[in-house]
Amino acid sequence: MLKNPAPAHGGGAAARPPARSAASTRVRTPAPSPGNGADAIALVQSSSLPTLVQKELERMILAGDLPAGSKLNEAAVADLLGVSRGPVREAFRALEESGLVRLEKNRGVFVRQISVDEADEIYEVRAALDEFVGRRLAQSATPELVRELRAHVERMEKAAGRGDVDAYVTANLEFHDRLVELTGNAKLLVTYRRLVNELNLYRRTTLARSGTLPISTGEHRDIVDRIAAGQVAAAGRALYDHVMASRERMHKTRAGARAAPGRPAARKPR
Amino acid sequence: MLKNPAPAHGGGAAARPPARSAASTRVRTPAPSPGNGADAIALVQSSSLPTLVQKELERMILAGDLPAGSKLNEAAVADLLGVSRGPVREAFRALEESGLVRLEKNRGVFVRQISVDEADEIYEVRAALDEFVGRRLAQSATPELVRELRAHVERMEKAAGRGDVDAYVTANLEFHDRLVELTGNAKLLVTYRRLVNELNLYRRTTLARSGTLPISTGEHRDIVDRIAAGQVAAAGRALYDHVMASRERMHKTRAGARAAPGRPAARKPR
DNA sequence: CGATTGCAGATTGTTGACAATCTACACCCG
DNA sequence: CGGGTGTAGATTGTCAACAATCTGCAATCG
Repeated sequence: MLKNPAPAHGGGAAARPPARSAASTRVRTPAPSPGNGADAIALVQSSSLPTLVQKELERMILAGDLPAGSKLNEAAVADLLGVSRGPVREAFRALEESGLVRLEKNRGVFVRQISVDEADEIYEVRAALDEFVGRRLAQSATPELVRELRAHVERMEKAAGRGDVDAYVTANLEFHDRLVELTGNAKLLVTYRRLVNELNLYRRTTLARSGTLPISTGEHRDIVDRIAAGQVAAAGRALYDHVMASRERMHKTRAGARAAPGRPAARKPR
Repeated sequence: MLKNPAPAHGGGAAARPPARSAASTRVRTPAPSPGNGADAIALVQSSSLPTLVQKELERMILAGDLPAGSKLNEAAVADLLGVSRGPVREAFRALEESGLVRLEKNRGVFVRQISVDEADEIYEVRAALDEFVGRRLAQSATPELVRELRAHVERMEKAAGRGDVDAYVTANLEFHDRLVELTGNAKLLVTYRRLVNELNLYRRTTLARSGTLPISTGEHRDIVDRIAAGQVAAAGRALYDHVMASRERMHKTRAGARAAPGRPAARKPR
């Protein structure tokens, strides 16, 4: 039923030209900077309604506005974003291929729920990629690269020190994302991000807000040290082990939070 | 002006309804097996028009019926498959996300062309994954698994021996795909297949039919030997090196085919 | 009283039509 | 004769309506 900010104030939502300011979560045209002529052209050329809907839904899913397992109603989404159902359906197809939603014929689309087994698999794939990342970076490490990474680690430690869970999680994601980005391999980056997106889906599902926060700044420090020292194999192993250790921490946290709030479960499989 | 390198012969693929056997290239209902009641139900439930169109287009692209760079016309594809444009557009969105086509707003969709640089990147990612595959299989190798792999290698050698390029390429793809499948990690498998699909796209683009065939059965034999012996690190390294060597062979082949028979290249003004 | 069957409402699947944009060709002007 | 411009055709983007399917409730029957 799409139980977020309800678009109950439907009324004239269909008449779109005049009431543009009324609807709240519309697909906002991201053209805040004023005098950018050529830039705006490139943006309009690349942005179609389906693409914008896709981006917006992806943002909502990853932000947790749309909890895993919730149903996405075509008409509701279309109404909410001020478009018709066509572009919404196209966005759904893209999101399914990217692994964020699941389509059931004649039943609807649902935000995907990642099982423990699948999260395990993803962690393994991610570990394999990250090992490569570690080796690659250890080969091409420069002083400024190392300096940037150390700054990242420090930020994480600061956040962990003051118990700021959100800041720590964010910094952690950024640190690892930056590592992959620094390899300069764009394909590796998109592959990695796709996996991490699904992993985030899983994290939100289970340990929605388990108080415990698995800190692993020591491992991060070790990773950067190996990279800085140019120890190729060791850097790769450090990252591999770190990811696999994160997997274990996930298991621990999950086992602890098992008796947590009773979620309405999902639909019954048949 | 972004001139499209599409083949000059009338926009490539889509619009040729008459030559085909009647309108029979429709989305074929894939119900070849007869009296399977429950099976047919599951099939109907999972198959929607967009899904079938997507599968069919994917098949055509990977089979080479739709050469890289060619334009896909919505109406023509819809007509060819006997559906309306809606499902075709949804299939295009999914194919874009899977990396097989490229969407240009108001211009159309094109079968993607992989550049050498991008193929290089993909090879690297694939090598990282395959190293993990090698290690994993070396840990869990059983006699029957080894026997199956040896049969694969033999099939490849047979094909290579009689110069059957197509058979060799197919067997090679199957061998590597089977390796990944045997790890039992479904996520790894889909990640791997996505990369290989794009790689095939590249191969078709450049060495369309370069006579030379890079044979590497020796490496394959070595890989299986390491797995059979349970040499974890060595098996991983063998697969990593094999993929990276394939990358080099690709470069060689490409460089060799460069001065080859007249590619249209850049057309000069008359 | 419980289970089954039929019906009504809602949601998804698909289609055809309309509007916006791009491409190509002919025309006109210097 | 070359370059720029305007228009016609084709193609894509978006939408609203129709058809098929599913879900839930209620009435009926054993």
